[in-house]
Amino acid sequence: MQRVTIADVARRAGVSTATVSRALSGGRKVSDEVSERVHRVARELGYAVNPIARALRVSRTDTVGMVVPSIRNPFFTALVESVEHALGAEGKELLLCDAQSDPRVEASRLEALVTRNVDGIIVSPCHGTDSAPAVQRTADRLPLVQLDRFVGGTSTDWVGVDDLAAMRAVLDHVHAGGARSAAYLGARLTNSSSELRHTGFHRRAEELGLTVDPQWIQLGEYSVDWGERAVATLLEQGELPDALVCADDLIALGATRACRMHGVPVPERTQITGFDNIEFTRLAEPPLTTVAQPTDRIAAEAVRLLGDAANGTDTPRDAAHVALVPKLVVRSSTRGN
Amino acid sequence: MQRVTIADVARRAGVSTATVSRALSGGRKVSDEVSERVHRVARELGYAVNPIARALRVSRTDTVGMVVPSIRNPFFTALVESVEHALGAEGKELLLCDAQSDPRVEASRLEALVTRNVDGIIVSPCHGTDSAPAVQRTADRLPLVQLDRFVGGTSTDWVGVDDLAAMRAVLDHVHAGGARSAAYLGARLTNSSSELRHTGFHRRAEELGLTVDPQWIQLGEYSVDWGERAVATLLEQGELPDALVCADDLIALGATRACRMHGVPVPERTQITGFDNIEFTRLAEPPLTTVAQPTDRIAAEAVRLLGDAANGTDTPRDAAHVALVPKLVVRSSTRGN
DNA sequence: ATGAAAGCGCTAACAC
DNA sequence: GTGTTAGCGCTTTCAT
Repeated sequence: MQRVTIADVARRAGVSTATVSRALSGGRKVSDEVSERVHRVARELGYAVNPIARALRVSRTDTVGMVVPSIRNPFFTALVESVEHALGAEGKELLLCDAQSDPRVEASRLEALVTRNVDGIIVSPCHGTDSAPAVQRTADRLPLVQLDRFVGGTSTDWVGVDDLAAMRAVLDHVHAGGARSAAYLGARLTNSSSELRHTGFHRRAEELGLTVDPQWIQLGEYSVDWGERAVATLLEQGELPDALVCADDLIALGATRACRMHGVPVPERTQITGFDNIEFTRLAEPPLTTVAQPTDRIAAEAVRLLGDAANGTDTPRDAAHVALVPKLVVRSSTRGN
Repeated sequence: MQRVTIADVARRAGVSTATVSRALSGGRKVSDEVSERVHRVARELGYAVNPIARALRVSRTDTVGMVVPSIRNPFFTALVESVEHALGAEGKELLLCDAQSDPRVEASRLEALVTRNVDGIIVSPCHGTDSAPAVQRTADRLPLVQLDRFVGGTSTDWVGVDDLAAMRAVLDHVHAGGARSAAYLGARLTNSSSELRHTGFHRRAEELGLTVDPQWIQLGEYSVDWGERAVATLLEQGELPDALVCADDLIALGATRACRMHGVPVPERTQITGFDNIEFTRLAEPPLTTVAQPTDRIAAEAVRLLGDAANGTDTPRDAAHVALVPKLVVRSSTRGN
């Protein structure tokens, strides 16, 4: 398949290739008449710019790379979808990579993206410390924004939600629903959101005077299985607290299931909350109260930051930390309000 | 950031750029001694090939484009993940596009991928007829394989599961579980899998002598909401049949929920089956019997076909249709076996 | 086995 | 306002 090049158009329109280039993409330095002729000829010939050649020339690919810990996690899927849409609105493409929750895979994917001359990278690092070197090294070479989570010791843009505020809202809600004691079912503190949610839980629980038995702090991983096991452990230890505050929806889904299997009525005996508002929280029995992350806004901000960094002066401006305010979605797994 | 080019390596190694290129990637026409020196220098300088420049030269990008109807649907997410992994194993990258279930968006994304010189395209067309022109036009210009669904009137490679065999397995199973009548909750017949599953249902139901009231055939869309509404409609019409065979898991999840809300015991009063084996079928109450699609195999086959088409002689070989055998996953929403 | 040189398609100086 | 030309970084003849 022979592709139509700019030279073909130039020949047919009786102008130089430079004029064609200017007429089709460049600044306004072409007479209306010529411009119109060029456009017409281009259309007739079915000309389309060759992005590879353009990229080689201007070193810009109109492509953004994204690396997520696991595309399997519905929250990241939602994030990917939002980013894809935000990018599409700007005529940019998305190069998607799955880190398989492994910092080494993540590092190699980041390297591949740099090599490919993407214009910027959006990454949700899988580990708070192990991911740091690769993220920093990448950020030194390209515009990069971290999404949702961020690694320690780096200074890149970040956009996500205010985890502390979210936990405050969650605890206030279950407290209003009558809870006087609470457990926290979370993930090991290997990344920023895990830490912040954990911190936020303790801080607000103390302020509200909730009872928090150290045994009720269960840190594992973001999975349904872990949620189930955590509840089983709690039950073996004795009475359940009035609320099970979970660090994400997967854990909450698991906890809900465990309660149902052990005959613990939710929310009568204990309230359960999740985090992320993934689609299937609606379908749980009972439907889950959770924290909605504004993925579209997060994605839009990230894309905007990437653009700023690319167009900005080369003077490295301060890193932006954009914390959006999450919204509590109240369903029937809690009694508040 | 100055990138190291092949010229830098050549200079430092005291050879020509051609030799560097040959030593690093080309055929074996370099003496061991020189080759070794080049490799060493390249490593020292941190040289990495510029894929843009190479692509311009060889018109191959080592990038595959993928277009899915909706990345929100967990089944397609699983497919994307599988494709991403299969590609990663070959050092290829994935350019992901979401068609937003709109054939026009789909067409524009396909066009964008062609323009970007991807080496091949993997597409699960959103519509059986409306998607056809764009898919065909794309396939005329690039290696293309359709996944899961295929559009009518085209002759491109396709890989998916044997929908008829799947439906046979499903019906045999609920029949073994005592069902003597069955409903089909599906999607409007706008794409191939919808049609085939529908056909497969009717064909086997007849062979088994199952009662199928025309009112029990409910065609809507692949969503939880539709599953709920379909069951509501069935209930308004009268007694439920012994089995509710659903065209995908989302519908089945909705149906299960509706049954729970209306106090219909599953599987005692009616059995329910899904299709795809998305992760959340495990979490339903009761956990759903469904058909597992071998997404990893599907993806591997697709990537292989793409490679064949790219390397193959230019003689257009016959289109390959690879139908993999799906597996029935029995859980507690049915009584068979 | 190695080097010189052409050129993939495009854009940005630089002339006029 | 428009044309000429150099060159982005690489691979690949064609010589040697």
